[in-house]
Amino acid sequence: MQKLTLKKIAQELEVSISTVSKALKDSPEIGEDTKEKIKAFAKLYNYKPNNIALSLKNRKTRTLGVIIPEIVHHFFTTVISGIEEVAEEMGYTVIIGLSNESFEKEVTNMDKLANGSIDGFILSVSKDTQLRQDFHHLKETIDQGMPIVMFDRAIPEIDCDKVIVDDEEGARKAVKMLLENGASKVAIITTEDHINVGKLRTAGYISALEQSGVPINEALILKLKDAYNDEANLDKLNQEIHSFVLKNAQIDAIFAVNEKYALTAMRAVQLAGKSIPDDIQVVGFTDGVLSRFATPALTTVSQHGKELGRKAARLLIDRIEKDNFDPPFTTVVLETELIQRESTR
Amino acid sequence: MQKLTLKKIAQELEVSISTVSKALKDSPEIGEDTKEKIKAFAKLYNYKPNNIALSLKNRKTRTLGVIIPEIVHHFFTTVISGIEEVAEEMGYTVIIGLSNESFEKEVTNMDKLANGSIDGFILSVSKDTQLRQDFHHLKETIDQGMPIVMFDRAIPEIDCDKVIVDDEEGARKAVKMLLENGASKVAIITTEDHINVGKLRTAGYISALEQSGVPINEALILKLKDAYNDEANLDKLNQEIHSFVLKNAQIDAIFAVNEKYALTAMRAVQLAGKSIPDDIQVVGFTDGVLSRFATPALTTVSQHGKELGRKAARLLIDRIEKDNFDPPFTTVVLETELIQRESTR
DNA sequence: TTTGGTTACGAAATCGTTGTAGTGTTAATA
DNA sequence: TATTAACACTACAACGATTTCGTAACCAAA
Repeated sequence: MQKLTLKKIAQELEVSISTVSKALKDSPEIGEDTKEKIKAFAKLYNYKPNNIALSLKNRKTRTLGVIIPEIVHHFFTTVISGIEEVAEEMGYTVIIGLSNESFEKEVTNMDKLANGSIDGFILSVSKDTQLRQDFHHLKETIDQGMPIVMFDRAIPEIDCDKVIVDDEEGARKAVKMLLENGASKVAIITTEDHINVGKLRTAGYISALEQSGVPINEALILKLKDAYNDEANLDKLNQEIHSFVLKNAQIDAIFAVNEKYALTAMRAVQLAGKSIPDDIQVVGFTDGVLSRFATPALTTVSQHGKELGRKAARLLIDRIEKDNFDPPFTTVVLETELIQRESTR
Repeated sequence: MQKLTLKKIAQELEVSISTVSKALKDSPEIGEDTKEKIKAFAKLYNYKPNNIALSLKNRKTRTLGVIIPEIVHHFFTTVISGIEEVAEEMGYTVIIGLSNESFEKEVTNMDKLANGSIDGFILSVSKDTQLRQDFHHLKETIDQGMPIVMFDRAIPEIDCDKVIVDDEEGARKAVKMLLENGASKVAIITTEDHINVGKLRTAGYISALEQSGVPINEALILKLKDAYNDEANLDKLNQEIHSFVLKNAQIDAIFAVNEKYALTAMRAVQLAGKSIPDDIQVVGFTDGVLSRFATPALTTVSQHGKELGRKAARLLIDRIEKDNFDPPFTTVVLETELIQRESTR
């Protein structure tokens, strides 16, 4: 049985297409008995209007395009689940595009979706894009009247709605707690500075130390190359972190800018025969499964990913439905939350 | 600047719409200089054909609908990444629908996408659907000429392409290895039987024991209620597993049907003062981040999620492009791989 | 001059839907 | 009896693209 269309119903019942359309919309123009007949037929054969035709007619797709760097990633999936929740609520569909942290893929993916498939974007730019500082694709889509909401990894130069995490403050809170718990040699394991969130978290670490009058010791700052995040280079990552921990025996606390770094550090510490949290306290960033199931369970800075996704989706849908794509744009800053578990005192 | 259409180009250059269309497709019907002019204009103003219009015309969307029970889930995202890879390669887009393990949401999500938005489904049914044994929505979409590829949680009663994991064999391999390593009291932590994969893994456990001549001891089989998988009931899950471990002091190996159960069991074992793998070996199922970052790193049965996604996408795209929605259907069974890490001897 | 064949383009149908603007019939009003 | 209004429906254009068919203009061969 092929898909039912208005045309087929019209032929079957020997009325015009318009009559069928109006009858199904319960228009007063159509006589009661005709309406009944058409509705019954439609129901019986389970007629559902064709979305594509509607999208073309209305020039609205009720679809949101979400572009993320990676999908096998706890934080991003949490955000998606928030987006999906609101989208579902408001009758929208979600298309996912993956950039795989590549600028090219980000551009082609956006280009593809921008041609009528969606009503707006929710996106977190790839590392590659941050590195190249090439944002022409973002500017162009906005210029073409397509609204964008950026999240987490936002670009200051681009004028659009944004939902970001207060990374700096989150890091500051974490490091201050470490200090208050009696630590004085707090190390940080972070990324290179071109990764925006890494930079911000590093800034939070430094400002926490400064505000507490603790001198900054460059030796306690480990900036890991981005390439080490590949599955293939896991060994290298391990090595770097292990030797960092061994070299700096005075460390009494570690702040890591993600779960992976934190867990690897915990391992290194334990292998070095020190106990967590008694000898060394550890805090991570991002509240994922790793933190919860680590031994000891990792104290971490939660980013409220789901709430972030919800906010982003609401902002975007609001713009779409109000047909308002002009400034002013909002930037929502979500506060982080320090989740105390067993890796701190 | 609004989106450019063929019509606008035609008006601007004072030719007909057909001429523009043909010129851009480099049709020999159009004169060289006219073609040049039109192409230059289109390029300058970055014309891209409207996907929705094309979809309507061709009655093909080049879009795949993926319905999964959950997105914050390592296995499913791995599968998606595989699907996405092939989709990208073949010029397809991916729409994600989440069922949240609910039958209702599965049905409404599928209904929504089935109305012209996609060319076919790749899906893993919700637990709720498995429990209710109500598959009318699957039958109906197939009847309407929409191809479906099921993965992982497949329904035997539904005739369509399937890509599944050899859960039983995977479990058998894991348990046999435990036995070969000298274990004799192997416990299993599994789900209730209405969860298909749980059931299969339990069957594998039992068959491994039988084939090795080890008597089955019902006391060593822990079936956990599905409700315990909720974040909210994490305590209850912990409790159940901990008391199971304590109650059965004779256990010398544990096979858990997922990472969460495995990690929780590891914790319970360690808290009980026993060492892994010396006193008790532990094996999990699903090769996620948890296994890799656990201490000790968890030996696990990998399902090759990415490959599964790739296979599923290829099967679906093949059907779509060959316009062949009829039997025979294929069932691809993916072999699992035992990844030896530190939690076994 | 007539016929035929290129060349270079345009008109119109189509995909499935919606909404506006008719249209034919009947009944009520002036 | 002529006008008008209400009713119940249909025709048509539009959304943006493709594609088949048609045709005007030109040149060459008969």
